[in-house]
Amino acid sequence: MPELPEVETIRRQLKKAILNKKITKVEVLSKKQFPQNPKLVVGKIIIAVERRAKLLIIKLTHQKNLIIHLKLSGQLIWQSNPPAGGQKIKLKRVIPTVGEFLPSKSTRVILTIGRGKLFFNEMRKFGWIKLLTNVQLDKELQKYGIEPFRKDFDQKSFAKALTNTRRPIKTVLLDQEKIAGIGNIYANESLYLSKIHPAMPANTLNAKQVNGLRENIIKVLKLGLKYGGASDEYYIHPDTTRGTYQNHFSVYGKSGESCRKCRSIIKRISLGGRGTYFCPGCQKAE
DNA sequence: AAGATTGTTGCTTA
DNA sequence: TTAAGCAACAATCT
Repeated sequence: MPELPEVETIRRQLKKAILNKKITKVEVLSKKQFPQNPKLVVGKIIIAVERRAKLLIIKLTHQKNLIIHLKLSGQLIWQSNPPAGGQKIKLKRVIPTVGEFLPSKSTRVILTIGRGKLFFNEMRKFGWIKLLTNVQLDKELQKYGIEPFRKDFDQKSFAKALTNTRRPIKTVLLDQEKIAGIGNIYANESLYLSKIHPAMPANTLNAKQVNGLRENIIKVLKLGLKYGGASDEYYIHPDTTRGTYQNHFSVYGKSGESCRKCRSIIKRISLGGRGTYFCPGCQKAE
């Protein structure tokens, strides 16, 4: 699933492809994924490509912003030289859930930008693209918590985010209003590195654990970025290549395998209704 | 074939 | 009053 490193990787690639280009056509194949009037975007020029939390923000002229949430299975695929006319685009390689041609059965929106086309695919129809004014965008972004790569993600602010809640630390890490951009993969991996049991109530972590976890969150997110994100399931880059962080997981999706540090068997439990992976040997509940 | 899975929202419960 | 728990969403896999 696209989390901070995955969305950031897409942002960097996409920026190179579409910055300063004009949107000339918007094709909405699934209204739920693009509820607003697509005509409001046509003719606008892309002046910035930004990210906040797991949101991709495409800033346009006339104070308009396209906000994209990829949710569980969203993909953004860029084709710089699509064939003229309406025929399907044949891809160089077969991509899982996409197949060999674009648009595919999971394509929900197609943006024509300059000479290229940007395909928004989302198999499950949870993801969306919204059009917001600058004022609406500011308001929307306010509800998100600390951005892990910013300087203000320090020990003090992180400790504050963890007080006053007895929820499991793993659940709090996934709470976008507390910390922005962490999903299931990076929550599990950062807790493993920190030797903290995922079910520990957040307000029972001591200062050393809080700071260790903070440092390891930054560490795993940077590692994810280094490998171009985790193409564990549906995530791919705009150029259709895959990230490789999935080859470096310590616990995520590894129940039944042995821990690389202590040889204990990785366990899977459910917290907040979500799959949670940890090493019972390394991650003790105190 | 019913149930689990997944991130987020919005409703219900405590 | 507010935190916490959970159904719902869509599609796929088991």
